[in-house]
Amino acid sequence: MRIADPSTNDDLTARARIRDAAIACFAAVGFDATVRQIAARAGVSAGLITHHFGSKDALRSACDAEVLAKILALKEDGIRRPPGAAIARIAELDEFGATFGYTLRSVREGGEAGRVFLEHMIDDAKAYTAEAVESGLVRPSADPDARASLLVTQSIGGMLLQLTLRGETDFSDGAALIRSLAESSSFAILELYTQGLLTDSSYLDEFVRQVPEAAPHQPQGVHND
Amino acid sequence: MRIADPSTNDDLTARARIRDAAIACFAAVGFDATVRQIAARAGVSAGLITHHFGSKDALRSACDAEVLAKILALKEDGIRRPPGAAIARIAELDEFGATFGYTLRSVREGGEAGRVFLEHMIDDAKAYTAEAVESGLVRPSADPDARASLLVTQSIGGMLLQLTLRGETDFSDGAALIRSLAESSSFAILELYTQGLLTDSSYLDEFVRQVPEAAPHQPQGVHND
DNA sequence: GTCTATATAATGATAGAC
DNA sequence: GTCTATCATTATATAGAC
Repeated sequence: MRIADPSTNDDLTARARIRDAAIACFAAVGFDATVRQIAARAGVSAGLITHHFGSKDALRSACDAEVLAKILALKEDGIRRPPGAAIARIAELDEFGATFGYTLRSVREGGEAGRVFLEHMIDDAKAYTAEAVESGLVRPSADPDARASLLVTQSIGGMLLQLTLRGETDFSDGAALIRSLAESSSFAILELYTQGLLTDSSYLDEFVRQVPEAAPHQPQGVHND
Repeated sequence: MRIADPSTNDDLTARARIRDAAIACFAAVGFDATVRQIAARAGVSAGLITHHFGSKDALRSACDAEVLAKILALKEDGIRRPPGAAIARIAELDEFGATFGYTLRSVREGGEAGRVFLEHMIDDAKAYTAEAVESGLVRPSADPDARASLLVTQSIGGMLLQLTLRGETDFSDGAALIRSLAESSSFAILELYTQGLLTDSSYLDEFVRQVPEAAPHQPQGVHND
């Protein structure tokens, strides 16, 4: 049995076809997609999957590795955009197909793979927001790391729950999902991020007074109106 | 087979014990908890569960109904607090035990039950934010309904993903989950909601100019600095 | 490498005794 | 009402033919 090596590009092999079919299946119907479903989609027999991967779990791991490799490749292409753009970029590229949907499922499932994907997104967000603060687009934070973590988890988590609200169950076309969500939620998001929610800083001030250890430095960046 | 009637309070019956054990099990290990696991927790045999509920799906529905009934009871007790307090209230009450964890799981799973729970939370948020705008605590929005939906999905979704980040898999003690999350994220949330994220409204202005139909009214409530 | 056929394990549901 | 024992189904994993 070969080891999963996501850097090889000799695709079109049956092994790669099975792996890609699995990613598509998992994104479309969830991780309880059966080996037979995946086999049907790949145009092979169920037995061949076990032959190549050993077990369904190992197949899943190979999918995780492949998806993570695509994410890392995207990171390294050096393009820089405002916060959130990493996600948008993944979805924009229709060639990514089910990759983004697969990450959504992983993150929603809540296991180890999802945690890894989230941490990569948060790392990206830290870099993006730091740049955006530098360039004056984004307000400084007293705890930039915590804010980046919050922005990513709220954005992705909110995305998932908006999909639930509209009864969306098929995540295989990530680009379509993003476009649909962007159409209906962009205004509220921009409004919230532009004007904030609370009218004054009394809640924040009181919180800092009551739980001073939760505010990493004195929150100098905070001055509202 | 009796119909699930969450209004009856003749608990302590085996049926009610099974149902409560199921809610706890589902919250603790997820909805793929087996009938035998639930039976063990309830201190009965697996066969008795089928005898009382007919099927695992029907048991699940009874749990949904029970949890929803508790949420509705909470709504009707008339207490009014700032946005987000409904959730905090559920978790504060330790007697609610696994109820909040069960709703978290339902919402994360993404099915019909989760959608219903979310919609109730959003309805609450609409009322709360409207009052808070009235009293001057919260800024007005050009699309209050969309904002309420966004706030709830981002808050709950963000909560779920923060739990994933810290490897939390047991949702049976909802109060503990909330307390833990509140300790580590409150500052960033308050900061974001107080000061916003973007320094000026150019993104929002441009968005409204480019996609005017996405902004329900002219966004008068938006004036930042 | 690939397939078909089969073994095995887990789970939900059933039947009948008490 | 409750239990034990059993059935039926489904899914993964194996074995061996081609």
